Amino acid sequence: MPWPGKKDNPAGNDAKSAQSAGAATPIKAGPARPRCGTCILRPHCLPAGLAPEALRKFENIVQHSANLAPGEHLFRVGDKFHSLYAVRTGCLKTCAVDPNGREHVINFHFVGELIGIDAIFPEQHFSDAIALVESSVCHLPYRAISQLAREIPELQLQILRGLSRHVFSMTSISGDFTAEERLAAFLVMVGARHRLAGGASTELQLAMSRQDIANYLRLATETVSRILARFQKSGLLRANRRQITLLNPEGLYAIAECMNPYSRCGINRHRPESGTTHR
Amino acid sequence: MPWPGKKDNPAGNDAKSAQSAGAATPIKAGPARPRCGTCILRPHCLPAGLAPEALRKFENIVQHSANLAPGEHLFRVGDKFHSLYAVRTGCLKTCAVDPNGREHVINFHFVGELIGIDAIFPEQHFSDAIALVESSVCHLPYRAISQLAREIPELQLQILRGLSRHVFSMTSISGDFTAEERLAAFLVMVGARHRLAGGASTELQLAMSRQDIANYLRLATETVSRILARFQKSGLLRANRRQITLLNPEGLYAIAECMNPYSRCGINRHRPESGTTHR
DNA sequence: CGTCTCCTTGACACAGATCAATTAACGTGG
DNA sequence: CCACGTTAATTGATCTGTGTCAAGGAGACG
Repeated sequence: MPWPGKKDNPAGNDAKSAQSAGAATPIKAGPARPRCGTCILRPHCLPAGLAPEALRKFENIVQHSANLAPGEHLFRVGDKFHSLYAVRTGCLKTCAVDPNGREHVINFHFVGELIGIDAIFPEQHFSDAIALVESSVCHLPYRAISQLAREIPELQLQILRGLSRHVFSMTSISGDFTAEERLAAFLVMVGARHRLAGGASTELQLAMSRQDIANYLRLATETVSRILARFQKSGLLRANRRQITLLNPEGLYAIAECMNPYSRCGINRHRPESGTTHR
Repeated sequence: MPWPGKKDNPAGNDAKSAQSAGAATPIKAGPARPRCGTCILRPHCLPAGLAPEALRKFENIVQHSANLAPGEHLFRVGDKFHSLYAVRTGCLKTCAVDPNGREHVINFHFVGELIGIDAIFPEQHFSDAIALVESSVCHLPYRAISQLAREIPELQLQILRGLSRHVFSMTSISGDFTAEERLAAFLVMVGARHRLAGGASTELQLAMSRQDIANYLRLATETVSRILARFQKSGLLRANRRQITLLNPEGLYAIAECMNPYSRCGINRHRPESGTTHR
């Protein structure tokens, strides 16, 4: 675990990491270089589309992290920024507790997504990044990556695209939508991520608790539960704790459609019949 | 009480001069090259900190826009993306109408801020950018700028910082806060922007309507009005339509503090650092 | 087989939305 | 300069979507 940002728990309050210590074995640390070239995520990650030579240079910079146990921190509020991270396996949340004691989940980070973008500017992390399940990330040392981006135009464009996509996706959930709409959109999004990572898009194994979902969607956990129950009653899905089966993805999508930026200019992929009106 | 950037329009009734000036009149158009070197915004804009030679190259790429009259579009949903914009004078909003007919104000863009970041990834605009008052922007042709960023390391870092700051600032308003907190934070933010652009930070001339503020803060316009009245009653400010006088900025700040990322790690006052209390 | 933690469900409360009416500014044209 | 229409802003009365409080279930795990 050569890279900082996750200096070992000084306070030792990552109790969980100790508990599942068996799982926290560093993944082929040391000399083994990451092989982005053979990573199934590459098409969705920064090195997408890099030429062989460029890819090699990129691989020389990237570092694999040790595995993160559920509940373990990747970085904490106050940590100095020096690296971006790309999720390789698992899922993390970034969150912060405000002075009034409320926890806000700023984002979930799925496989292939970047973590730490908001820390470039202040050069310091203002959120905690916490693994929700056993996870691993790639370290992208900021100095080196931005330096390399100057040599490799395609990499630079990829980075800018990545940051832009991050902004793009944030605009949806930050809008004014009902609880149903936000939760439906959340499930649709998780389904899409599952598919993207090669899984089934109708059988979702959520990585996060109801509490986390609620804090992300600006809801109470009870509301998340209730709306899931409502969705279940109307045959949209079947929910058993964190196991969600989407029975009627199109129906969910119809509810969430108003949050899809693409639906704003006729690019709409899905074309669900305009049957059910909610609200 | 000058609106930032209005310095050369003193006696001024902004709206009227805008109208009479004619929306299509290019500002010092034609051969006159933008002079970032003498722009008072430079410290807060992309070319901040560029060496003279780099600055010259940058100026050769940037294009000034024609002035935008209030209500005029800079771009529209569906437009192809080819340029970022930096606000030179005035204020714009980006917004979109969802399929249910609700308008969402995605962001306000004040002097010195970038517009269009979220369009890099999809290479297309998914929001409308509309001037709220007489405004002008600098065009930053994306191809040319990203190309130049490869030559000028400092520019590249500035761009990344700019995108990061954008993300950073979005995280606050997207959180779960009360209407009072969001409105207070909004006013504090506007005050800071005024100060940044050289104006008084307690005499605010809002560029946006109550409706726009409401759509931005996920509130009803009536709620915005009511909370302003409440603030006024408690002596925090004096509000007359779009003219806001902050009588007790510290009081407002106290309400908004929970939304300030910096208050999360003792950078700001308050915050008795009780070690790492993590749930 | 208790103890936990997470999740669900019900009853009730409230922040903020909605509906409705009034007032204040502004621009237009006479 | 004054009526006039139009739009923005305020204020009041009511309604409702979600939050809050409280009380179970139901797995997980030692």
